[in-house]
Amino acid sequence: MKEKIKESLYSIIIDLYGSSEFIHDEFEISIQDNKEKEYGDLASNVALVLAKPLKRNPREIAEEIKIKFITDKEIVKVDVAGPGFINFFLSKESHGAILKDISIQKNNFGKIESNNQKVLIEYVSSNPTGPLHVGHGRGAVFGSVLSRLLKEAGFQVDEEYYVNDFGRQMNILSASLWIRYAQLFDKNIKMLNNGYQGDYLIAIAQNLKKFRSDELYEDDEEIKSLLENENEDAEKHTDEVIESIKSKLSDEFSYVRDFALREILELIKEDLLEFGVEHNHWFSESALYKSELHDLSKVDQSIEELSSKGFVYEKEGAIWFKSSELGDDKDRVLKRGNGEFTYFASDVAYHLDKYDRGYDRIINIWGSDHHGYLPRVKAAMEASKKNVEKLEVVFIQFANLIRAGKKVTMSTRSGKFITLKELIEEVTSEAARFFYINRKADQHLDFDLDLAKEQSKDNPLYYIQYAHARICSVLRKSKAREEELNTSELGLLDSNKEIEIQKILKQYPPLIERAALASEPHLICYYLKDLASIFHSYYNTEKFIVEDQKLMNSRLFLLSGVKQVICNGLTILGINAPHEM
RNA sequence: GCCCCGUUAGCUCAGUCGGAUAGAGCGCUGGAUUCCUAAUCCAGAGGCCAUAGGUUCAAAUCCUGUACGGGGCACCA
Repeated sequence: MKEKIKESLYSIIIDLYGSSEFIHDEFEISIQDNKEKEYGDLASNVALVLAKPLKRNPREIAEEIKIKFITDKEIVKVDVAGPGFINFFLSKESHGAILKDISIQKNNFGKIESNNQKVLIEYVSSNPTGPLHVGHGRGAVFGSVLSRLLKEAGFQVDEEYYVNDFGRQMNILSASLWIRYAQLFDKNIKMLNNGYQGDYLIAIAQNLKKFRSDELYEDDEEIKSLLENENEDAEKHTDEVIESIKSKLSDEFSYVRDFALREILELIKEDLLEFGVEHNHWFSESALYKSELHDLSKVDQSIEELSSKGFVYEKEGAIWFKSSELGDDKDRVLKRGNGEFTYFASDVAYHLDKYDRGYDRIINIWGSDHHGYLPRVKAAMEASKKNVEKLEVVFIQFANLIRAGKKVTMSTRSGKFITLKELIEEVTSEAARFFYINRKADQHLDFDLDLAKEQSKDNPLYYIQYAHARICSVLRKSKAREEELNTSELGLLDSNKEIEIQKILKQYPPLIERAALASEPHLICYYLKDLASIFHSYYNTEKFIVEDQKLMNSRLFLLSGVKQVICNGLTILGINAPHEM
């Protein structure tokens, strides 16, 4: 309908003012939906835009255009109002077209045809040193919903988890696991202070014992006393412990590490699956350091790449990247003085690898505390002559959990954080998803645990699901068959509420497109709340199961459309639309 | 010090490409149920869109300054 009006307006304007130089192919006519019904259904500001170049009064221009505009069965009236808006009034029947679209397209209503673009979304990527906690929840849901949304919008999406299975933290994890394992044989062994304290490692140690019995343990006074005697320098002490365990276990140390990694990834995958999050790619950081035969590893290659472009130098024994020349605050170390690569070096290689895989869009979901990290990654891509535009990073703000009106405090250091699993068990996976995605990503979020569990209209998810269940109930009671609902009498849907519902349904496809392009899935939540709200209101003013068959038919057809759109929206959020509650 | 993000009703927040009289929920006040799920609905009160300029026919929306709040600035990951 908007397109149709645009075309008409365009030809009228060419006709009237075509000789003017500023009317050309790029001239954009915008048509907006009207909020106030007295202004009609749609409006164009074209006369206001033309006023300046034509040096004429906008109302006069609007009047000229209005006279030329030919009304028909759908557009029944054209009017000029305010400073020079041209308002269009649609016939009552014309609103019903959307219901027919929905009934034909069903689950595909809102879906956009494939655009043949490939997009990579990397998210969660939590360190594989322990189970996911609530801090990871928001990013997990965001990535998951954005993936679904982009698929809906015609993209081909890969969802990737980057596993940081390289470097010092893996050694700390291995040492922590081994100590837990050793404690199964000797309770007097002290846990490493800087180690991973969580109970999950005790469970994993018990598994390790099942596989290897006591093969990896023998009484060792040296390690025991080392653990007893903490050094003032905690970091140094940690390294000493790692070294002594490493030399004790020699080749078996990597077995312990792989065991820990495998078990923890298993935990993470289980939790994610429970949360409706499923990555189809798992990318290992350590793979970036493997080299085949005489080839360089990916990390070496990427440093080589930066070097060949003249962005690498050596200073004080370390290898640096000249990121300051490409928009970063300062230069960054790629390889430390002690010969170890930095995390950044991995990330350069990782991102170059993402580019090599031929994606049209590369999206990273990062915690907002990483925002200072982006300039150096972009600098590295720019230095490697990659198209930096392709790389998008969405920063996710922290979420506070609120219980009984108070912030739930957590501290990572003591290991006393609430795990994602516990959150899901408390409020259900669906409520957790909804509450996490209900807010713009870059805004702080207060997650009200009590509200998420509440079964009333105050809980927005409940409210939306209830609308769906209510419609299902009406359709059941009416004994109507949805597929047989007649589409010929839609002019009967002429009350204010009925027309408003149809207008809101019409907004769904453009909403999906906008949410996808702007990476703003929270818009779906707000839309669904609006749709549920107008439905509940309608429900209280009108009866649907009535004597008049044609009227009943039309109203049920409308409800069926609402039901379908709620279902489609909830599906993108990864939430079930219940048939009864 | 530098860099991000924010500031909209008492509270929590939406606000599309800049459009006509700025929206919702909670809370507050008052109402609706012989009837398809009251797990709901209706009505009322409540606003200097932080602040000062600028751009524009038109600014909560775009630009600049200021104030306040949150976060970030490693040879950590």
